[in-house]
This record gives sequence, C-alpha cells and structure tokens, in this order.
Amino acid sequence: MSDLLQRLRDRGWRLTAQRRVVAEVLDGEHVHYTADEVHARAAEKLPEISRATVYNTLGELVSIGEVIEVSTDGRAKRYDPNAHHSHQHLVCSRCGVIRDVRPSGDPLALLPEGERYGFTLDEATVTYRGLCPSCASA
Amino acid sequence: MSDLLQRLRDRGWRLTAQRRVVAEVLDGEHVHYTADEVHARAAEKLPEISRATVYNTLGELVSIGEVIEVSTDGRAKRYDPNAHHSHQHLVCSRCGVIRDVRPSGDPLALLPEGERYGFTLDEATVTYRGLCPSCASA
DNA sequence: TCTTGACTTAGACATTGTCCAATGTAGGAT
DNA sequence: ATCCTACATTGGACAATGTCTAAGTCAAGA
Repeated sequence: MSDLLQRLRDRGWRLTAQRRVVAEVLDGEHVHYTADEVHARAAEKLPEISRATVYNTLGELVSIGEVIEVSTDGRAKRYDPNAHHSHQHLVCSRCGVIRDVRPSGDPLALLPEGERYGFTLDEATVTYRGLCPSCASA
Repeated sequence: MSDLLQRLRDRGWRLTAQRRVVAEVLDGEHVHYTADEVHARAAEKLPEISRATVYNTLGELVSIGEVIEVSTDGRAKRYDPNAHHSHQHLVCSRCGVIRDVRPSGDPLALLPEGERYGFTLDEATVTYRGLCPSCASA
C-alpha cells in the first residue's frame, strides 16, 4: 500500500475502490492532471466511477494538504500530488507543459514591508513562463 | 479623450460606443474586475451592450497589451488596466481583495540555471496570499 | 451621403465545476 | 460470518464562465 493510502487510512478515510484508483492516478511523478484527466485515467481501471466522486475526492485531498491545486491558465485547475516539497511551476506558453521547479530563496522575502499594506502574508506562488525546448526549436 | 482611447484610435480601432464604455470602466485606478463585472458597469451607461462584445473587447485589449489578465483563484479571470507598470498581486485569502504590489528585484532571477530545464524564460508572475487588515482583525 | 468591411447582437453551445436525492457499501459491532 | 449504519457514490440537473455564429448595424473614408 502506498504511503498516501496509509495516511488516508490513518485519517479515518474509508478506503473505497474509487478513492484507491484516484490515489493511484496521482501516484506518478510530477503529474499535473485536470479533474477530467484524473477521471478519464481512473475510469480505465474502474469504469463506473463518476465525475462527482473524482471532484469530491480531489477536493478532500486538497483540503487535507495531500494534493495542491494549480491554476496556471485560468482554465481547468490541475492537481499536483507533489505537496510535501515546496516548489513553484514553470509553464510552456505554447504547449502548456508544466515542470516543478525550486527557486533559490523565499519569494515572500522579495516583497518589501512598504508593499504589504498591513496584510499578514502567508505564501507566494510563482509561475514562470517561457518556451520549452521543443516549442522553442519548432 | 483618455490616453487609452487615443492609443486605440492610433491602432486603427473603430471607436464605437461599446468600446468607449468598456475603456471607461477600466479607466479607474487599480481595478480588477471580472468580465461580468465589466459588463454590468458598462451596461449602466449603455444598457444594450452585449456580453459577447465585452468579452471581445477585453480579449482585444489583452492581446495588444493594454490590459492584463489575472487569474488569482481559478474562477473568473480579472482584467487589470495597470499594464504599463510591471507589478505583481497581493490577494486576501478570505475576502479576495486584490492589491497591486511591486517586489524588490526581478522574481525571474530567483530561478537558478539548473532549474530552467532548457526553457527560454519570458516572465514570472507572483501571487502573494494572506489576510488583509480587515479580515485579520475580524 | 454612400458604401463597405468591421463591429455588435442574441442566443446556442462548450467547458468546468457544484449540488442533491436515491442508492450502495466499508468496516465496526454483534 | 452477518448485520447496521454512517459515510460514500451515483447520475443528472444546475450554475458559472467563456466561445462561436449568422444576421443586422454602423464608423469612417471616398
């Protein structure tokens, strides 16, 4: 059993077949699927799984911090299981491919006190954009 | 006539009543309206303006660089007319209010060469999140 | 003032996400 | 092993946001 399933069990989750296949889909390295992509891949293993269950499960995984929601393009949200290592995203402006990247230093530190307007800062998310090698050479 | 309308005329735009009212709505300081909010405000001055025209005009303003599209929450995109001064956004996690802010230094510089994976970098957008003073004290 | 090609319109359609009542079931209790 | 029941799943309606098209309208140059 994967670590993720064990952590879910520890939290008192019922381990249904549906939740297992959603967890398996997200188990890959550095995947950034939309909810519908997760649904399509889950349905290959469990054809009767419903869209609502996929949305429910993804929402629950996000709310307990096991998965991060990423909106890089204002369209469908993507779900990133790499939640236990702080990182940012590098996106190709043409083909949309996404890579996890780690900036040096804390992006929060770049915002001077005079630019914080009394806010209690919590986090900074950075999206780097450019052309990936394939798109740049095409 | 506002500078924006003059620039649009210089580009050969037909200055229709619809485009004028959309430009007027975006003329305020530091507004971050959704397309539907722009439509509602435009319709106060020109009741028959259609949603399609507002979407068309906003899309055109974005493509010529007069307005910036901002997605802070994965829901409706917001339109930011402060396009001629580089800036980032500070968002209240509770009430959603948005402020324009200027980090010190270029966020792009934080991404080491070894984390660029051969991409040709173009820009970095940063979203700072936290609680605004009103929400923090409530 | 005419003409014409660009602009606008209403509404159908597409995509993404949420909600609900009915049904099913995981896992503890017996 | 089986039963219970609270929790989970389902299908489909609904909501929010955005796109597209065919037909009508109009800004601005001739």
